Amino acid sequence: MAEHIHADHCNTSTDHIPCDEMLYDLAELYKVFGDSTRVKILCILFEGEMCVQHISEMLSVSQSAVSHQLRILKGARLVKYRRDGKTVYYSLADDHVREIIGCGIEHISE
Amino acid sequence: MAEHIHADHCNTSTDHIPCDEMLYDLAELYKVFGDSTRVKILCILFEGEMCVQHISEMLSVSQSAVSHQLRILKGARLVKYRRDGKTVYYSLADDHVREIIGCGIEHISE
DNA sequence: CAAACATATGAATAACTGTTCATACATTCA
DNA sequence: TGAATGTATGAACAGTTATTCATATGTTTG
Repeated sequence: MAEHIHADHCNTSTDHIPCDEMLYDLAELYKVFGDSTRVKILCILFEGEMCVQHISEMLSVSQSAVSHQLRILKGARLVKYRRDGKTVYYSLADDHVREIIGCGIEHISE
Repeated sequence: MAEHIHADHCNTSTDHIPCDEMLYDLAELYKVFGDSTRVKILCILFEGEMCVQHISEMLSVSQSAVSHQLRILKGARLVKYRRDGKTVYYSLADDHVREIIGCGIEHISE
């Protein structure tokens, strides 16, 4: 999976068919949401920032696995982090995550 | 990938953390968007209904591959179809697809 | 500095996914 | 009915992915 998703190209309007490269990037973005562990991490971060260890405990997923997934979420610019001593706190990068997840929930909730 | 995504459970509000089963379904939904061939098919259907052969030609992807992907899109209730003689026309199931793709484009277009 | 703790990361592995190929199914038309 | 056309599908294969394990990096404290 691509580590970084850039978008300095093509039209951004949804009124036209997006170009190939944008659609590729789009698929890469959705791939990130296409794993339940990552979606769970994102939803946990809805509540606010959280350190790796806590996320790991809340999900009953190993610290290593969480760390690997956080790296992917970082790569997609969906989360940001700050270090405080030994601890690293992660939080949502912006409100897009909520919107995207909200869109999806609307669909499956019909 | 799950063939059918149901959502007759849990809260549908985005104000609360969705339950595990819903997050699993959500990830399954985003997995569908997480492939550029499928995203391209969906974007082609933005313009209106289209038969398998035409989709195949527009994407330079084999008829078989398109058909396989359409099956997945059908399973996720993202597309619908109607048969007219030998030809099967596919179209978007509803406007959620546009919204979801629009959300994603917003994110990568920053 | 050494020990303890929190996190990150590379390698290995098992499971999953998308395409291809061959072929089946469905429909029309001669 | 048989040939032609459009679509669907099962099996196989190559490529990808998420987790685990071992270990490295970074930080604090004694």
